[in-house]
Amino acid sequence: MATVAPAPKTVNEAESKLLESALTLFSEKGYEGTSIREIIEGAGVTRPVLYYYFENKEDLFRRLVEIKFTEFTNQIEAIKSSVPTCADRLKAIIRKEFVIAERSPETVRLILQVFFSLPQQGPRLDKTRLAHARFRLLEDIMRDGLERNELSGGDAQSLALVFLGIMDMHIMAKSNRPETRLTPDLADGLVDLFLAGAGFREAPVTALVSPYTFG
Amino acid sequence: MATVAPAPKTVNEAESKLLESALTLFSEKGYEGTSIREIIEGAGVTRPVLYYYFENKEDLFRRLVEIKFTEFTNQIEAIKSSVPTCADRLKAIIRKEFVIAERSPETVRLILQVFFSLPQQGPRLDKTRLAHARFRLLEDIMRDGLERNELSGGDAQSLALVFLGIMDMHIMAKSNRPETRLTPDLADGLVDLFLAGAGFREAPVTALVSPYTFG
DNA sequence: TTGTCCTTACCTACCGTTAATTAATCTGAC
DNA sequence: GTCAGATTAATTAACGGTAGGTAAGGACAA
Repeated sequence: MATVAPAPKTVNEAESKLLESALTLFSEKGYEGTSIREIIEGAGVTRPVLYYYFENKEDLFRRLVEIKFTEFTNQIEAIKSSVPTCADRLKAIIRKEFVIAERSPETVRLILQVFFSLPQQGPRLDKTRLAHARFRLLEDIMRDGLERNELSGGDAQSLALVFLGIMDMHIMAKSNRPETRLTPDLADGLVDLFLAGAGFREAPVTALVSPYTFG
Repeated sequence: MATVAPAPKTVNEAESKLLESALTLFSEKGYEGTSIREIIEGAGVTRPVLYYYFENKEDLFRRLVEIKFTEFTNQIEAIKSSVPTCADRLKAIIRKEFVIAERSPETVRLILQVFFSLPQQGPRLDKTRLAHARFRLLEDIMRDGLERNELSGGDAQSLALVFLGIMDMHIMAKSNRPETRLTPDLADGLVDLFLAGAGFREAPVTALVSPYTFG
């Protein structure tokens, strides 16, 4: 046997397999609905291995959420500094989130699960901190838009909450009905609608077409 | 032959105590996070009593959701026939939902939990059917509004989804931060914003004030 | 006597977690 | 270079606890 270069020996292969398996399961069945036995089975390791790399189930969940959440927000935050106007920023953000939701729905489901979980559901982790981070970003953009007279109609927090509602509702819809397509066109249309409103006008700015058909 | 649900028998005290206790617990800790031991303790009955009135934990959850969901939608559906114009219908609906969310947050949390749960989370129940019923109502109203030239900007489904997003995001916000006040003014403001958009105009139609302060 | 409502006592399966131990790898004194 | 010793990584086998669920039967009204 020719000795090839020493196997990459990806540091902590077991650890990343565990994280991967945990992501799949937690994002489909939730925290309580997933057992440690399923996780280790999916990762192809034995149980004590999990306890070697993680303190316990909660620690595994928390670290997973932390990793995915950071990945997620880093991509979104990069947008603010590279795009100047409010409308374009909103479009860039919602397009980006749609791309992520299409490419790795598990990640998005995991994050939304944390945002929208019941008060006492899941492990103790600072949900507010995470939701806050995302909210603040939108709030800043809205405040900017208001100051530069690109927006009106409410304070920055209200506008941020409305926009998040529109965006998240669509991402949720995809999570429940994977055939839903979150296209860039849809993203732009939603921002246009957010800006122009749905009240009647002769020449509507936008003509959204629903991403899916119910029933 | 469809299995006909038995006529609403006289609900026994033990049965209603169980439903009440289950509502409290399920709406705070979720389905998997709640044990039947906690439920019976909260209801002040013994375990076999639960199994006397309900097939099992799943059955209890399903019947509870069915009851609360029907209560909920009945109140909302009444609005459509009693209010003529689109804008007023939307305002009436969101006001009503806000009132319900203020008065019985547990009910709302339970329902939203079903709508926004993970694909394999919780007991097998037809989430789509429930979500669908609510969605259809909004869709009908939007279609009506489009036909009567009270709305534009997209198809009925898109508008319904956007509106639901705005509304539900606020209800969720209250669920996570009970100090949030879902007032009639906020409700009206959200509809105005939905109709007029957040794009700048000299005299904004609405001037929303956020129902809470983050941090 | 029959059907309703509730009790005591118990079952099995699975949960998260751990002890005890071994295989593999690295370290440094000689 | 060799080899004791520490370190790291994984194993087997079980722990106590709790989960959902049940068998068998008693009290009591119709």
